[in-house]
Order: sequence, then structure tokens, then C-alpha cells
Amino acid sequence: MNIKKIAEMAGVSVSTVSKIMNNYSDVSEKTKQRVLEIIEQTGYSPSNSAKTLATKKSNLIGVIFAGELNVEITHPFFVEVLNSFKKQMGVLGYDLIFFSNEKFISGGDYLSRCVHFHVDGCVIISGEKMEPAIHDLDMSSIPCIGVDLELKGRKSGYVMSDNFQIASKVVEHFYLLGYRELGFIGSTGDSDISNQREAGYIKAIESFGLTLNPNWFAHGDDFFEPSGYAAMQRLLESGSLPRAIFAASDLLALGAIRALKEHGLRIPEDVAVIGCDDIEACKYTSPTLTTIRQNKERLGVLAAHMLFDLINNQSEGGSFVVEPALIIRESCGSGLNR
Amino acid sequence: MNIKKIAEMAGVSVSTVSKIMNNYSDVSEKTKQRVLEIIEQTGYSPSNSAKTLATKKSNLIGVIFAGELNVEITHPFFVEVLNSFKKQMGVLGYDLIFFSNEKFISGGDYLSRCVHFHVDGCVIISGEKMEPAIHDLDMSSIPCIGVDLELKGRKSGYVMSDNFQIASKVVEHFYLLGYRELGFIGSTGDSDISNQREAGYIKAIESFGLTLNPNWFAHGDDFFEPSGYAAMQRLLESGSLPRAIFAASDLLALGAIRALKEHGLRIPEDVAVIGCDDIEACKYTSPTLTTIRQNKERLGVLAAHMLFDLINNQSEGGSFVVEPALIIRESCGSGLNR
DNA sequence: GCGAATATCGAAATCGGTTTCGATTTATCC
DNA sequence: GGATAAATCGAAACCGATTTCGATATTCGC
Repeated sequence: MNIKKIAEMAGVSVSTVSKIMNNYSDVSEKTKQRVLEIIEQTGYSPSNSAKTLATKKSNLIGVIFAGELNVEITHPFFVEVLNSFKKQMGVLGYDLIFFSNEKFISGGDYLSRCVHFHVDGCVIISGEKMEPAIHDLDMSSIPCIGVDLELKGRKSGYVMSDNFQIASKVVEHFYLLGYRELGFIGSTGDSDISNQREAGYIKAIESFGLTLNPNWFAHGDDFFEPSGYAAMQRLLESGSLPRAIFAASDLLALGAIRALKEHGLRIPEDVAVIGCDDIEACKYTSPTLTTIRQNKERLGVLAAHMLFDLINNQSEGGSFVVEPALIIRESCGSGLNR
Repeated sequence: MNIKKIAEMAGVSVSTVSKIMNNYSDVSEKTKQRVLEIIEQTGYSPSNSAKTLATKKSNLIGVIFAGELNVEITHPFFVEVLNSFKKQMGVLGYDLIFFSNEKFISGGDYLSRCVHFHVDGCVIISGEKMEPAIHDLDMSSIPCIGVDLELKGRKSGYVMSDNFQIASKVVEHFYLLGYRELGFIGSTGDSDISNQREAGYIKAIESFGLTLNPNWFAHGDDFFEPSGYAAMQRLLESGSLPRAIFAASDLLALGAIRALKEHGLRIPEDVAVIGCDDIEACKYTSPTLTTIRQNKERLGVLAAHMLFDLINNQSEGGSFVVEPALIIRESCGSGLNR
């Protein structure tokens, strides 16, 4: 079923059918109704490929998970942002296309994949340092939105949570509860997110006048649980333990807690832990995890609207930073127990 | 950059370039190398829209989350299956397109969305009773694979875990540990998955010669945590409690555990609980959750290969059922403690 | 009722590829 | 060297839409 068949059935020209589908004004109400009826009956849906070819607009948004830190669709934080983004993009009339990261026949970098599919825009999810392939895309004329990734191109923008404020809220909470010896567990130095949280953490520690002990800082290879476990092991083996630990992700925090438990330490009585992200598991762990919630839904919606505006030339890009919220559960205690 | 420009730069015709890109044999090695070099330099990538239009193959796979039970991309079980599917489909040369469920301009049902985008095939993720829109797609000539959804069309197939065996393994485990009074928490009756697990559970209870008490069975509105909490509340209020409970999903189990804890009951000392799915959170909860693991990766890979064969007419559809595995943690105890 | 303005419609070019088939060139053989 | 076969290449139709612009039909004013 194509536009030609519809035209024949309705006894009109192809162009008339096209005009009706695209709300042109120069077609009478009478023929319009007749054609619409036939379209309804046949369930005709115009070919997106043909439409894209003719208009150079595909109504498709490319989704890219960049980086090497195993950040995939399964990531509990990003998948929530993405889901919110997807919904909002849906009401704006776009569908999503997922590029598989596997070495693909067409060989290409992200940019050529985007032109290959004629995407109208794309969202890049990462939280890592910018890689060259992403930079090329950022610098292209394709509208891009970074999620936890600072895109600077002239058709780009980004959304992220305020990592400095996150760290500052954590330190403040620790401080008010009486903790003074503060440690940190982060991801690798390749992660901008982890780096920012660490930098903010250090800054906050200093501004509260607390002593900064590099021996209380450890790093894993990524944001996942085993990395947190391994990093905590190293801290435990080093001899000197902090009294409270901020982990750059909830999973890192959970890994750290597992290591602490295995060493017979109690949380929060011996060591207090605060995570980051507020993934769903936080509510079910033992102890339940005090953490920083990022408004994932809002991040997704903002990303969608920014991208829409970028596509329709209604904005010049920019960035949104959303405020974090402290979610108090058990892993940090409600007061100091010495 | 298009094929015409490449042709001009290389001093050959458009058709020659096309032939080179598609491995035709009637082009000399010399011109082939020359053209390939130019393609390399320019980073040219052929338009997927034009290609799709001409060949009627898009190299795109549609992804559909069907049903009303809030089964979305964020679902901890399905997202793992999907990720594995995505990877495998990637090495087979396909990318994924996500249809947004929101009411879309083009109005349509799933089938017309698929023809709209010329998808080569699609994967339908559900676990619910078949809805009419899915049935239309199933009966169409578009290759479809159901994940936890029994598709019967002549170009369809499905993968799912063996829900009867799941239930049977659970009952056996309960039995060997000495539990005799077995309860169940499921999702709504609209869910085939929940129904199958319940039916298998009942059958296994009977075949072990245990008494079946309908008062120990409860149902929520979906597979999520609050539903498990609510269902458990109803069980608690009913007066008579089972000694062990099988929940049709891990989240239902976690909700039930929360309700039990609030009533001062211990797990597994007072009530043993087994979940289903082995989502990541199981390892971090208190108590850690004994559950049934489904091989999500295998489900995804199988789905990908089945779909590939269906697309290339190398199979007539069918189904794969993967074996479940019991993962023993703390929520069911290691022996009966009366 | 007539000219002008407006409403309605269609022919054809275009988007960027694929593929058939015929033309031309080159190689092969006796 | 000439006939024949094989290798190489290109012209053109086609896929299914959009959009411009010109043609025709209708309405309007007077």
C-alpha cells in the first residue's frame, strides 16, 4: 500500500493525497474527507524512508551510549533518564533509534551513523571524558544533547546534575551528624562525573575546615558494585579508616558496604556510607542506603525539550543543571554513635 | 555527500559506486580500490532511507513494550534481556528502533508503525495476555519474536523461561527444607507469566501431595514492589498465614518482605520467601533474596538469532524455553527452624 | 454576465540509492 | 587477425514520498 494506490482509489492525484497528509490548505474539505476515509479503511501509513528522503527530516532521535565504562542501557540511573526522555520525545512526535556499539558493517563513527540514518538529533549518554568520535559529532551540525556529558558544539547542549552541590550536601550532612574523618570512593579518572564529585567533595571538606586525608580516597574501574568492593578492600588494607565514606554511585557504595561487612564492621555504627543516584535497590538493602537523589525524570524531560528546541532552531543550546536532594535512610545514621 | 558526488570524484558512474558498496563482482579491482579510497577519505555513508526505499530492507528492528502493566525499558528483568538482544542484533548488522507508546501523530497501531518504518522484524516484550494490536502484528508478514509472549503467527516465534519448571523448582526447594504450607503472590490475571507460574505452582503442590489453601494466594496489580506489599497486607489481614511464599517476581517478593517486617515477622524464621527473576537488587537486600534466575543473556541471544533466521527465511518460527536455576540466598533459610 | 481574484488540483522534478540490461572494452582461442 | 567469449561499466527505470508551479474551476464584485 502506497500513496499512489490511495490516490487511484480516491480518484485524485498523488500530490493531493500528500497535501492532505501534511495539512496543506489548498485542498477542498470534500475531497479531503473522501481521501481520509480511504486512508482510514486501508490503514495506510506513509513510508518513513520515502518521507525522510524527500524532506530530510526523519523524526528519529539517535541514542548513543558512549564510553568504555560499561555504561549501557541496563545502567539503573541512565535507564531512568532515558525512559523519561523517550516518553517526552514521544509526545513531541519522535521515535528513538539505538545504535549498537558493536563493530558494524558500515564501519563508522557516531557521526556517520547519524547521517546514515538521517537522525534529526541525538542524545549522548556518558558521564565520561569526551572521546574523539563524540567530539566530531558534537562539532557537527546535528543537534546533540549530552546527559552527564558537557557538549559545547554550536548545536549542542547538555543536562546534568550539580555534582559540586551533591558533594557539598554530603559533606554538610556528614558534618552535622558529627563525622569529621571523611573518605571517598570514586570511579576511574576517566569519568568526569566521578572527578567532579571528588573535586566538589574535597572543596567542601576544605571549606568546612576538616582535614583532608588522601589515604581515605580510593577509586575503582567503573561505577559498579565490584569496583566499590575492591576499592573498599584497598582502604581496609591500608590501615587507616575514615569514619564516613561518600561513594560516587550507589553501586559503589553497596560494594563498599559488602567489603565492610565482611570485615565485621557495622554500618553506620563503625563506618557511615552515603551513595549517589538513589537507584531502586537503595530501599531494599541492609542497611537501607542514604543517598543523593537526582531527579532522573526531570533530566529526561529537560533533555527532550532542549533537543526539540535545538532541532527547530528555537534555541542556541546551553545547559541545565538540576538540583540534587538528600535522601536520608539508614546507612549514615541519624546522629553520631561513638 | 551522496553517491553522485562520490561517482563524480572517482570519475565513474553512480551504478559502479553502488556495486562496489554492495560487493558486486562485475567491477575491476583497480577502480574498486580507487573508489573505496575516496569513500574512505570523505567518510561517505549511504543514506539508509534511500537504501531502504530501493531495497525494502531497513536493517532496523522494532522494539515494542506491549501491555499496560508498566512494563517499560526500566524493568530490571526485561532490560537485561533487551540489552543482550541488542548486542547480538548489532553483530548481525541491525540497529534497534524504539516505538514510543505515546499517542503518536501517525495514530497507529503497532503494525502500521512497523510498515511506516519498514522494519525488517520486531521484538515484542510483554508477559501479558495478547492484546488485539499485537495480534494483528503477529498475524502479519513481519517477522516477530515475543519475549515472554507466545506468538503463533507464521512468521513469528518466541522465547521464554519455563514457568512451570520454575514453579516446580520452588515447590521442591520448599519441600526439601520442610515447608508444607505454601502461599503465592502473583500479578494480575492479565499476565500470562503470572498465571503460568501460579498454575505450575498449584500443580507442583498437588503432585507433592501438599494441601492447597486458596487463602494463601494473593495478587497485585502488576509486578512491582508496592503490589507485593499490598498483596502481603491482604494475606496478613486474612488471619491465616502460610509458612513459605513464592512471589512471581523479585519486586513482589521485596514488597511482601517489607510488609512482613512491618508486622514484626522475621524472614525466613517466620515466613520464608522466594522471588523470581534474580534482579541485581537481590544480592543487596536484607535478607538477601533466594530466587529463580532466568538466563536473561541467553534469552536475548536466542531471540536475536531466531529473529535473524525468520527474517532470512531460514526458519519457520518456533519457540525456545530456557531452563531456570535456583539461586539460594538467605530469604528461604537453609533448613527449617521451628 | 464578464473579468478578476481565489480555490482547487495535478504534472513533474526531486531526494539518494539499487538493479537490470545493453554497450563497450578487453581477453582468449584457433 | 578476426571471431567469440568474458569482463567491465553506465543509462535509465524504479522505490514512495514532497513540493513547486502552472492549469483549470469556482466564486465574487459590480
